[in-house]
Amino acid sequence: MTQPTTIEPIDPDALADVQASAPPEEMIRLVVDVFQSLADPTRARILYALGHRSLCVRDLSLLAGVSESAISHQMRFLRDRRIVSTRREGNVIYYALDDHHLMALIREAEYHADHVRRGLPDHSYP
Amino acid sequence: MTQPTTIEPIDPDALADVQASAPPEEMIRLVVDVFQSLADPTRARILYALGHRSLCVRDLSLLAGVSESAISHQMRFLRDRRIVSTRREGNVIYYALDDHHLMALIREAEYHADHVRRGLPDHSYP
DNA sequence: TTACCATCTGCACAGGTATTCAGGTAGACC
DNA sequence: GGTCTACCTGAATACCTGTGCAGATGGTAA
Repeated sequence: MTQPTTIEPIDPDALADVQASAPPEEMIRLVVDVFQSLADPTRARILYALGHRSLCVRDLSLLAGVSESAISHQMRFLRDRRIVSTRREGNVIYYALDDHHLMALIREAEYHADHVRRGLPDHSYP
Repeated sequence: MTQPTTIEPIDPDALADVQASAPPEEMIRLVVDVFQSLADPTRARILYALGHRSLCVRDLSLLAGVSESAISHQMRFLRDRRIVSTRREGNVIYYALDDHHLMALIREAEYHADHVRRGLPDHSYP
């Protein structure tokens, strides 16, 4: 009968090297959370729009092609992460982008996607 | 009985303005896809590691704390998107990061997450 | 060939997530 | 007060996704 053999690394030096320079779990969590905020088509549409000007729930609903309820749920998601801020005007609540650094991230991704689409090698970035 | 009233925008000018400058659906798809690639802890750990040096499936499995099968599934995901490349060495297949621009995106996200964590206002980015 | 090894793949399952529906809340205006 | 309106919330649902298991694949070495 075979022992409960512990799995041995194939390249122990490489593994130790990488483990030593691995980022803390907390940073992984934070980074993944940032990317998850942008990894949904509806949220992407919302953020593109708010990057241009502030809008209310109704108009975001018409723009994104989903129900006002769906927008409201997404806005809570974005509010909780301080990505957007609110301004009340009568009965209407206008949402504004409160984190323009996220737009910079989106621009980077656009840039990246554009190059991948064209099949250019990585080195051709200016 | 009420007509099937079409929903009217609240700020028609704002809506038209944003609609006119909305990105094409194709770009939304591409950008969301890029962010989805990074929106998973296991993939993030893999990419951080490969950003440092190339590794085989076994060692990635030990590093990320998931089965070799799970790593293999993720590597196919990353291969299909040309994010990683492979190099065979005997029976061992080494994966390497084939898209360093993604690491730049991750650095941006780190930077972002770090500032959000500290609660600094958006304008304080250098 | 045979045995062995690292990796891959198809399937099933669990957990997560975006959406809609129905109803609730809060401010504006009569 | 009452009513309207824009927005929010909770529940139910359908979908997606990451994972492990079991077995297949393909290369290596005797």
